[in-house]
Amino acid sequence: MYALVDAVSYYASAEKVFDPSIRNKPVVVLTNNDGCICAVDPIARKLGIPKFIPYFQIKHFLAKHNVVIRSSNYELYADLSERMMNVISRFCDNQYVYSIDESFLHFKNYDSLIKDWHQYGHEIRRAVWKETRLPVGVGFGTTPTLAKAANHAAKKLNGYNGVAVINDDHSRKEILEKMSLTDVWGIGSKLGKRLNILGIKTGWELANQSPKAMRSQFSVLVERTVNELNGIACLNWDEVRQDKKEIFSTRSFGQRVTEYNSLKAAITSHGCIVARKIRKQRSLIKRLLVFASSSPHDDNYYKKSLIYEFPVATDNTLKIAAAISFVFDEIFLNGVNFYRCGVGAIELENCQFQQQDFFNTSVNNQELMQCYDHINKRYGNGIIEVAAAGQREKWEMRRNFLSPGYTSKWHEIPKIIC
DNA sequence: TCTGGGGTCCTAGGACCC
DNA sequence: TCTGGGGTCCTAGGACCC
Repeated sequence: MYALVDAVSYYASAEKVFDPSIRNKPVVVLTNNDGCICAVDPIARKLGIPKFIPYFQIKHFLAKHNVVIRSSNYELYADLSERMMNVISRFCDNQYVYSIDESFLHFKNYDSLIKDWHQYGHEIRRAVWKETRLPVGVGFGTTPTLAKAANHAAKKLNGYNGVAVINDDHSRKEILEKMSLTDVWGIGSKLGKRLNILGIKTGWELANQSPKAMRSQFSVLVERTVNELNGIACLNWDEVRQDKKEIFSTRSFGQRVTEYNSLKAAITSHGCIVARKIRKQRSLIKRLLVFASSSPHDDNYYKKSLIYEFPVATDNTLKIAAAISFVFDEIFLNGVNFYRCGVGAIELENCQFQQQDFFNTSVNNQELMQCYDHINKRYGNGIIEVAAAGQREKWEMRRNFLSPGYTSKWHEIPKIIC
């Protein structure tokens, strides 16, 4: 049996944890740079506010309905996420944290221990609420995709009240019949439309298609989804856990950047983030993509990307910063109002099977990087950084509606006044 | 006045080679 | 009667997810 546990509109709920005064109000959270709406709590959802609409387009509507607006406070969400995941981990010895607010649980040989999955789901919900004040939904299913479907039912369908279980054909049919295609994990808007044309409208109808036919008409991914909907697990645990094949760090600027040094510092700081993620996964970078662009909404859209190939794959921040410096002049162009930039590791190697270079005599500075990571882990990411990444400057993202760092800044810790 | 997220993986199509 | 390959690498863009 699998379970998927995730929070109800996580970012919005996280904003309510330390601010009970907004708990009964509609709340939305914006993406970086206050660009789009990325979380809509259930009260705001009733007003018909959609996700991923540009903020400026719906600003007046939000004001009219007294909707509480927050900028993304990632420090807070990451911290609350860790607490939430810790509570959930007590309920299963095999947990896979899939995203900031979702974790899969895989129960092997629990049948004799757990008689009532519904009740167990409610125990998880109660524990998370009691200890973190975050509302979660719990879905159980015999495959990860069915657990996702049950989770959808738990949170969105009437009568489930936060917990749903798919453990036989009856419960499977009951839930899948009520799910539209795009509610199924792995089916997005495009595939949904193409399947609709074939007369397939619900999750249940998709489950009844021939997996082979789906593979030939669409892809191996759709075949896998059909199998998963029929209780045949294809996303086995080791697959879900696989290493990432590419790792990116990109961001749009709070204000346009035109200066050579500012853009270089911004790109370098993305390089540092990628390097850190790479070391965490224990991979090495063979090829690095470096890019910067103006906004696609601009008249003269400018975009330039370059690939740097390392002679010997590396995870060393200093080498990555040097590589960025090496290609940067090709990317920068005077007169461009840069809007976005980023760095991506697009070809990785496993650090256990590294291809060595017979003529390579340079030192890899592994101890230096370990020390660097330890200091950043202990005192906060970015507390030490390569000089080329500069100081956080005016291109820092716009966050006009930021809540306090309740759990991450000493002077913003909540005070209880009696 | 101006404003439009971020991350990962996959695939189609082109260029090039033998 | 008519017909002309196949592999690899690269890139841009598509698709999906949260």
